[in-house]
Amino acid sequence: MTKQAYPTPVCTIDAVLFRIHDEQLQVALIRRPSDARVYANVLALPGGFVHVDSDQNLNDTLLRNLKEKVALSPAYIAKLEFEGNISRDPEGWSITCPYLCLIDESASCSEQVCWMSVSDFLGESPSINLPFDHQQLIQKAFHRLYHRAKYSTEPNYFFREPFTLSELQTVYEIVLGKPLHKKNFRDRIEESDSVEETGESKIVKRSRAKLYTHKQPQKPHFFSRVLQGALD
Amino acid sequence: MTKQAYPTPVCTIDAVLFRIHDEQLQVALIRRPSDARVYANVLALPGGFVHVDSDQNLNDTLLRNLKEKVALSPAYIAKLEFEGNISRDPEGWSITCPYLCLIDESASCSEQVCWMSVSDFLGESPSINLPFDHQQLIQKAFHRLYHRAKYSTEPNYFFREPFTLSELQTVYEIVLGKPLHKKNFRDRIEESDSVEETGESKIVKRSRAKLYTHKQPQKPHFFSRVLQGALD
DNA sequence: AGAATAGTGTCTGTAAGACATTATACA
DNA sequence: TGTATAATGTCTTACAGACACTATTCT
Repeated sequence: MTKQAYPTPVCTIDAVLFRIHDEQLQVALIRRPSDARVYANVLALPGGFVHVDSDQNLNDTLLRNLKEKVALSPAYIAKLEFEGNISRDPEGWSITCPYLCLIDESASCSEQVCWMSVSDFLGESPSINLPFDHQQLIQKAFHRLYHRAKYSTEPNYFFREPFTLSELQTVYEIVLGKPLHKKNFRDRIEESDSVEETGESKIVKRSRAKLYTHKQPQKPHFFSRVLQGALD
Repeated sequence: MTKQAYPTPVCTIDAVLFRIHDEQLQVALIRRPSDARVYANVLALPGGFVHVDSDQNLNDTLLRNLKEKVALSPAYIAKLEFEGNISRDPEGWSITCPYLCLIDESASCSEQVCWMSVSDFLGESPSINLPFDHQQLIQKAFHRLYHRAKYSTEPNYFFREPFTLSELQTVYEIVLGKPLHKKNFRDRIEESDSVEETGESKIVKRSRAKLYTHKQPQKPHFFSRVLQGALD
C-alpha cells in the first residue's frame, strides 16, 4: 500500500481561453506539434504537462503553458471540473485539470492562436472536430460562463482596462445570447458593488460615457437572485 | 514534446463523505495503513490511487476505494475542485481529484470508519490535525454544501429511503446552522419539484407525516433565488 | 383534555422586470 | 435641429419571509 505500488495516469492541464471579439464569444485553439504522438498538427485547446521542477502548483503550470503557447497572461482564471478516464486519450488513462480563462479583447497574443466562435462547438456536429474531449471541455466552460453571467459578475473580467457600462452590457448580452434592459442591468451592476468609477470618461458614438474598473480583482460578486428577464 | 518527456505528478482521489447523525454534520475518516510511507496510522480522508487496469474513469476509482475502505456506496457524489501542488504531500508533487459524497444516516459502514463532527474542522485549530490538505478539503466540501443548501436541493440526497418533510427540514437546518420557517421551507421544496409523495406515511412523534422520495436521482434542483431568511 | 407535531392560509416587503424620460454629443 | 447614445425615474409583479391558524395523534 505504498505510493509507488500503482502506475499513475498521465495528468495535464487544459486552458479554455475565451475572449469577446467581433460581437462573438471566441475560444483559443493552437495547432499541436508535428512530433506529438497522437493528433499531430491538429487544432486543440492549449494545455500541457506539469513541470515538477519549475511549477509550484497547477496555477503555475497553467500560466507557464499559456505564456509558452499563446504568449499572454489571462485577466481571469477559474478551475473547471476535472475529468479522468481511460478513453479520452488514445494513449490510455489520463486526467485533465481544466481551467476557464478570460482575456480582454485588445490583448495581443501569439499569431499561432486560432480564435474560433464558441457557438461552432455547442451543437452536435461542430465545424471542426477537436481531439480528446476538448469539445466537451469547451461546452462545460461555456455552460459555466453562461450561468455565471446570470447570477454573478464573472463576465466583468473580460475587461482589464477601464470600460463603460454599455460595453459591459454588450459582453453580457453576447454571453447570454439576448438583449438586456439597460436600466435593470445597470441597477444590478451597481448593487453588486463590483465596479467603481475611474473619474475618467470617454466619448463613444454620440455620447460621453463614464469609465469603470474592477473593485476586486479575480473575485466576482454573486447575486442572491438569478437574472431571469431579458428581452425576447 | 512527446508525452513521456516529463514525469507526471502522483494523482489520487479523495472522498469527503458526509452524513447527518446525532443532529450533527459528520465526516468520515479512516486510519491510514501502518505501512504507508507518510502519515502511517494517522486519521485521514478515505482516498486512493487510480487502478488503470480495473477503473474505467475516476468515478470508478472513487466507488472502488469507498467500497474497499468504508464498505458503502454513497447516495450522492459530486466533484470538488482539483488541487495540485508541490507541498500538499511531503513526498512531493501530487494532485487530488476530491469528491463530495453524501450518505444516509442509517447506512451501515465499516467499523473502521471514524465519524467526526465537521464543525471540528471549520476553525483555525481543529481538535485533531489531518494530514495533507485534508482539512482544507473538508472546509471546501462544507462550503459547497452550505451554499448549495441555500440555492439548491442538494442536501435532499442525505436520504436514500423515503423521508418526511420535517426530517428534510432538519437536515437543512443542521447544514445551515439555523432554524427555518416551516411553511416557507415546504413551499420552496414544492416549487423545486424535486420530491414526490410515495403515498405512504408514517407516525412520527405525535402526528402522521407523508413520506416522499426523490423525483430525480443525483440531480438537484437549482432555485432562482438564494435562501436568505432564516430564523435568528 | 392537553400537548406536540404535521400541514396550510395569508399578509408584507423587496428587488427584478418593464418601460418612459431626460441629458449629451455630433453631424 | 435631428438622431443616437448615455444615464436615470418609476410603476408593476413575483416570490421569499413572517407568522397565524387548523388538523391529527398520543398520553
